[in-house]
Amino acid sequence: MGRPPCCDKIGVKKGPWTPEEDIILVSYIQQHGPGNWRAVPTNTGLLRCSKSCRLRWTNYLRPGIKRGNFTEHEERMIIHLQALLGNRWAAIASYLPQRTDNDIKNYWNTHLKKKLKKIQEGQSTNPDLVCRGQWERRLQTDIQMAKQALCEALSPELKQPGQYQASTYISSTENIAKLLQGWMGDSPKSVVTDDQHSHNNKKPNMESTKEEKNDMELSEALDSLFGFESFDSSNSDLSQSFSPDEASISQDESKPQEPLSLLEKWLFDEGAASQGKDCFSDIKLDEHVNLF
DNA sequence: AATGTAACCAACCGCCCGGGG
DNA sequence: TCCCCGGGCGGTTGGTTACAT
Repeated sequence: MGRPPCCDKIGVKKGPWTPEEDIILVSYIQQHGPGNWRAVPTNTGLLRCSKSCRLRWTNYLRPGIKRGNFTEHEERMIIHLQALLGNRWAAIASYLPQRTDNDIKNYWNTHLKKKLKKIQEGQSTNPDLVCRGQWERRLQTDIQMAKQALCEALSPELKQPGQYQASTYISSTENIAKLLQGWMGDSPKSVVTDDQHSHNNKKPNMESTKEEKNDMELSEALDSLFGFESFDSSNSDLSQSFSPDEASISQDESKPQEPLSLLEKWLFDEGAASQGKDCFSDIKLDEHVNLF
């Protein structure tokens, strides 16, 4: 009623994002912060649907995103969380703040699902055990979800939705530097087409040394271009010292996450209590026990 | 070298939910 | 109270690359 539509679908561009579009989007969000996606195409002149802008930001441009190989620790967390939460990728991603739900989903579908399938085939000789384990986990999840819902209902907002803190995303020019690779170069060879950009976006691990080499220069270039505060790429690497609390700090403000309360506490406590050490270093799940 | 297939991943699609008019 | 829209989410697709034959 009275509201303009998100996008009229006419003249809306689709397909891979170009570096130019990325820069426009990033610079806009740098000024206004994420949110109000409907206004983004209008205010920036981007021929993109608001959804597309949001996705591009959350899945690729958002700072603090780690791309490339998943560590064994991350794999275990995903497997554990998937067993507990099911395919609620956004919820799972909230426990892996450096990874996007899309990334986790892709990784699950392309890697972990196959692994688990193999494991389950190996266990098909004892279906009762598998069934029982799944049923128990489901029950546990349901109980915990109820607890969490109650907790959320009883506690006021832990976060300030309207508060935008530039430092939360300004702290990372790394991702943006990558997208700029080649685009800002002065040699003809470095001028990228859309296709090349698409290629650059993919396989970030390939030619990593070259990329790493360029990242610093590009980060500096971005600093001067957008006035980003100085960024130490090591800041984005939280995986070495990840803790649930950090997750809530570094989590994108545009992506509401479940409070890291009961469920998370339980997740970590459960492991710690049963193992007496890092719960994810030796996950106790019936069908996953021989996974690694 | 050419062709076929598998793997990967960015982006799109469609549904759902909550909020505003 | 109903309707519409924006935003969020999960599922799926399509393009590209890597690898095998």
